[in-house]
Amino acid sequence: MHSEKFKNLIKFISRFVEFTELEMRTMLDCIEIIQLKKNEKFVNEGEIANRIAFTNKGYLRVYYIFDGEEITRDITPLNTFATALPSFISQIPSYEIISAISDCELFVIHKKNLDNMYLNFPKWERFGRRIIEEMFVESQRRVYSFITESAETRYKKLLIQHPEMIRDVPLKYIADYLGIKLQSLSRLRKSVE
Amino acid sequence: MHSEKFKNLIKFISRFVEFTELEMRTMLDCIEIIQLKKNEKFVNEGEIANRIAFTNKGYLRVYYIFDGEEITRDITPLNTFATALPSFISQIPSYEIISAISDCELFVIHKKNLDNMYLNFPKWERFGRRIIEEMFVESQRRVYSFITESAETRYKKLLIQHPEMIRDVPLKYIADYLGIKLQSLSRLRKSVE
DNA sequence: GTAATTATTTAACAAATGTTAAATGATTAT
DNA sequence: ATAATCATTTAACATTTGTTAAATAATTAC
Repeated sequence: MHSEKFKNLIKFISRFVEFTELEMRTMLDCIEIIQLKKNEKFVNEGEIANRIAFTNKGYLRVYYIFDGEEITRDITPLNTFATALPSFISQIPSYEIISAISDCELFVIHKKNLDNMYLNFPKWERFGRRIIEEMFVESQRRVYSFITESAETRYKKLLIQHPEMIRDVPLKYIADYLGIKLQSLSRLRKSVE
Repeated sequence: MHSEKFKNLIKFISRFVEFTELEMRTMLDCIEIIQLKKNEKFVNEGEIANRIAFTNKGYLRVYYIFDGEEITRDITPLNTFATALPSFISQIPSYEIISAISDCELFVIHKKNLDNMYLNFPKWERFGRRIIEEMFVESQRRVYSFITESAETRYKKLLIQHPEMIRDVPLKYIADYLGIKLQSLSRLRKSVE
């Protein structure tokens, strides 16, 4: 059985909706496992995102090109779903690029399989809704942190909530994520210790 | 028939999923229309949000108390859905407060009716997912604007995208929404003209 | 193992935004 | 109509963050 391999994914899913063995297996059967080397891309600019990934190992980052520069908009923690959502939803070319910060193992589901699951098992549609709800709430939390908190506070909170991220992810990405420049982050780190 | 009254709502919904007359009427039948006077609340602090509102007239704002001060986190444009989502999803007391900036007419759906719709008509579940997806994308756009844009740029873009909002909503709420102080907004407005 | 590349820090100065306080304008209640 | 309240602006100064440039540290490729 593959439940051991997919342990983290199953655990994640079960937090939202309870599935029967059959329902779960239907999903696991259409998963493709891919390994990405550091800096390899999961979604390229201009490409239509037709897959969604669960990060079983490693970190992904979502970035886009702004004024010729890469700006990291998001860093996915372990064991979360990631895709270039605007592209995935509307099937338009993606301006977001997703690439591996470290070597990654991804559990990948193709959009057409997902759409089938949605059609055949309404519970999966519910799961889709619930997971997006959670992503939305998290995104709002971030908006809220930009509105009320200083860069220093945002950094300190990230340090508490995802210490492993700060250990493993280059600071330039962390700085982008926090909405400040690398040098400002460096200054701020000194004052925080 | 009530389709005239609910014209904007129907138009909004039809952008996401196509419903039959019956499916649409099932939903419209459980709508409660409420009028809020300026400053009246739709969700109170500590209350469990069990309703979702479509803003047919007027603006709502979502705010919370931080350090004894009201901080406006969001201003809902006309013809959108609003609720205190973390509370609505998880049925926990809301830290977010929702109140009317101007006199409002809201089309309100109770959570239990919504849950019934989800159960009886899978298409509504799809609608729920699609609308949250859209809200998520919008929320991400905002995160992105905090990361890459100056307050001045954020203001200018708001001016272009929602000129009516800047006309109708007190600037202190706009300032919060943009993540800056009222005085900074004022200064910035002078330099923008 | 050494050179090349990439990551991080440091520092001086510039620009943006916050803070405090007050003045002016607009709206609302009586 | 007038006073009271609320909204917006202004200004001086403080703090935070950005910018440019360089130094140091760590990692990677050969």
